[in-house]
Amino acid sequence: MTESVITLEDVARAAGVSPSTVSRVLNGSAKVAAPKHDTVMRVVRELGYRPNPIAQGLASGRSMSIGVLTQDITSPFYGDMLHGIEEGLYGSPYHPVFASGHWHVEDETSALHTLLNRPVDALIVLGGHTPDASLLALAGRVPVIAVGRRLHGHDLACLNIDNVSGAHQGVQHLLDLGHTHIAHIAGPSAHRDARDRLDGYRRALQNAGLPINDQLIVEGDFMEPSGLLAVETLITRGAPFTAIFAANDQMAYGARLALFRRGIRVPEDVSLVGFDGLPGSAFTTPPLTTVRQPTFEMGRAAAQAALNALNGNAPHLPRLATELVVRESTALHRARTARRARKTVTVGGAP
Amino acid sequence: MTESVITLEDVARAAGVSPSTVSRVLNGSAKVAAPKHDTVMRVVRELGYRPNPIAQGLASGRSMSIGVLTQDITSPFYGDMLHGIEEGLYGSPYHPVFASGHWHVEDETSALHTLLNRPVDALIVLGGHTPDASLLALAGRVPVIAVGRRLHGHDLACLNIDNVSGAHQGVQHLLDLGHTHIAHIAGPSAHRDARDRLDGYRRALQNAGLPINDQLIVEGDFMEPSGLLAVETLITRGAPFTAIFAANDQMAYGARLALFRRGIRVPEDVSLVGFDGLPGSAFTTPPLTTVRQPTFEMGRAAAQAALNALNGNAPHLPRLATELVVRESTALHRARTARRARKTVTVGGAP
DNA sequence: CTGAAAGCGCTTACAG
DNA sequence: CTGAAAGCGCTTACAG
Repeated sequence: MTESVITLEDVARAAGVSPSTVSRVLNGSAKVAAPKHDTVMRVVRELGYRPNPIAQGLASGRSMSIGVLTQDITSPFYGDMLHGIEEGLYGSPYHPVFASGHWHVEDETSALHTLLNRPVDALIVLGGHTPDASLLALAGRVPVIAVGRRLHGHDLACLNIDNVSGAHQGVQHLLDLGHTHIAHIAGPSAHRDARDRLDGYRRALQNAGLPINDQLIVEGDFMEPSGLLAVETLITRGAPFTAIFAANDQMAYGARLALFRRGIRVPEDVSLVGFDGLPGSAFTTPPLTTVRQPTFEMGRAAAQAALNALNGNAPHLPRLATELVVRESTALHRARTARRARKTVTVGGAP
Repeated sequence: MTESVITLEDVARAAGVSPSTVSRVLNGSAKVAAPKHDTVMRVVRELGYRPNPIAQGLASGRSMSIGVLTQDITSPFYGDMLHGIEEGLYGSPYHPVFASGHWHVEDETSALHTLLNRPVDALIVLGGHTPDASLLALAGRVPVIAVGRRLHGHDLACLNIDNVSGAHQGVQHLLDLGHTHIAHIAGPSAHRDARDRLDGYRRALQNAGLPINDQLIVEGDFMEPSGLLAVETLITRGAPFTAIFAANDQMAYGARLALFRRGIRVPEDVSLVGFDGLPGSAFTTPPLTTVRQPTFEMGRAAAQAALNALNGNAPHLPRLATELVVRESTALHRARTARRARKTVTVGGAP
């Protein structure tokens, strides 16, 4: 580890060329004679030279960093996306810089300013509530990629999963198991995603020719405690249900706990389906059936789109699909279980 | 939102002073006559001027960013610390820049280089396996704060909780409940924290005059699946136990699932204690009794120590303590439960 | 193909 | 107290 800082000039001197030439071979920004090219590379290696990104940034007007506006680095949901972004940027000269809005519009605005002010060369926005207009204005200055939120008039650079069909998938699974009284723990109605999932729930029921009972729909806030409260509300209301579709896994965890405290078994008494596919959902008791969002892939795709945009190409965001992950929190509706059990016995003969 | 970029010079021109003066009032680096000071401030406000950190960095030799070397931004454990770091830096002119080692020494080295290369003005290292020597060498160049790892000869800037006594706390809770056959799912022995917790487990048993049965100790890797496997191993070995102390919550989740699959009830048949106090542990079924680490506070303290060091003061890291959080995964050992139940009946009279 | 020069937007001795 | 000037370490037209 050489501790003294080596500059472009040191390299130039040692290689017997001008700083301009060194810069050119390093950036490949112009043809350099092969022999010179080689000595420069050799000297760079010998001296262990690493360009100073700050100086590069100032001179070139680029900071080599990509801002990521997230809500919460602690969240398992966003965390996975951040991981995907890191992965997507790996090997590129760009480095992600994160700033969190903590679900508060003011924090989000301040985080956005911090990022722009660094400055960043591109911006990846994960959800949040910054007004479309602000983001669109930014998009004129710097490439903006939006994930999990819509940006009217900027469709090319938005990555969204289909929440309606994702929710439909989850509810359909319950319908296929014979459930007809399916409750829904919705996300906050201010959330587009939450509204879409509620919509998917409704459509699945309608397609199955089932009525929609508003008594079976409770709004939560995407956090665990609200899932717990939702189940309490449901039970208080008294409308019978044999299955719950929660708009995200965290609320499903809360619901699971409420059921547990009441001695209501999952899935024997009530089937439970979540949404998101958090890593932890594979280790709840029982492991949670959920509609997985490809969060890691979403992050990676966003990073690649940002890189594309930075290279002057179209961002190109893929269409990513949700996936139903069937685990152990869902089971056949009892009536059908009974029927099947009887049938099995009949077929199998004895006891 | 003014879109054109405003520079120091623009402000100077509009205020009728030199750029030097503007810089001085902004940084408070020298006395400036009150009237000039005021006009400058007014112009800054009117124009919405924000200094370019890149240029500041190049000129001052500081980048105004603090590098945070973490293992995994996805991890609930580290995530909380990162959140604390964000909080601790909030309001200061410094911004955190994260880089992840993903538990691989090579990734960690590369992440470290990326950070130093930006460069960063200070470094916060969360755990990891970068050799002491490398970190110590760095500490000569830039303030280094280490959290969750030791750095010989750099004690002032290391923040560690007492893992031995934390583990002791957890096991003591089980002992207090009357358990005498307590299994331990240890972390990887290459981990100092894991060894310390194992040590705390042993001491608690010894202090209670209980033998240490190696058959009751299984090594995991701090991830959920290893907790599951550990329980299987324990059951296969056949040594009876009525309680488990897991070296972290994630392994406790895995253990819980293994128990669940076997139809072994928690806490009726087996009590379970974790370590870390992850947010999710309040919503497992049953909610997990655990030894909480003050992760958020640790992150915040590290950030403040970095800020202190940057201001030329001693880092000053507080001594943070673990805390036993008793929830519902632990219960009196059955023999005592029975005795107490009898007693209760006796005292209370009728059935 | 390559060097000398200007410039990115600041900070900070250096004079006064 | 304050301005003119140099300089941070690069990049990039501009000439040749």
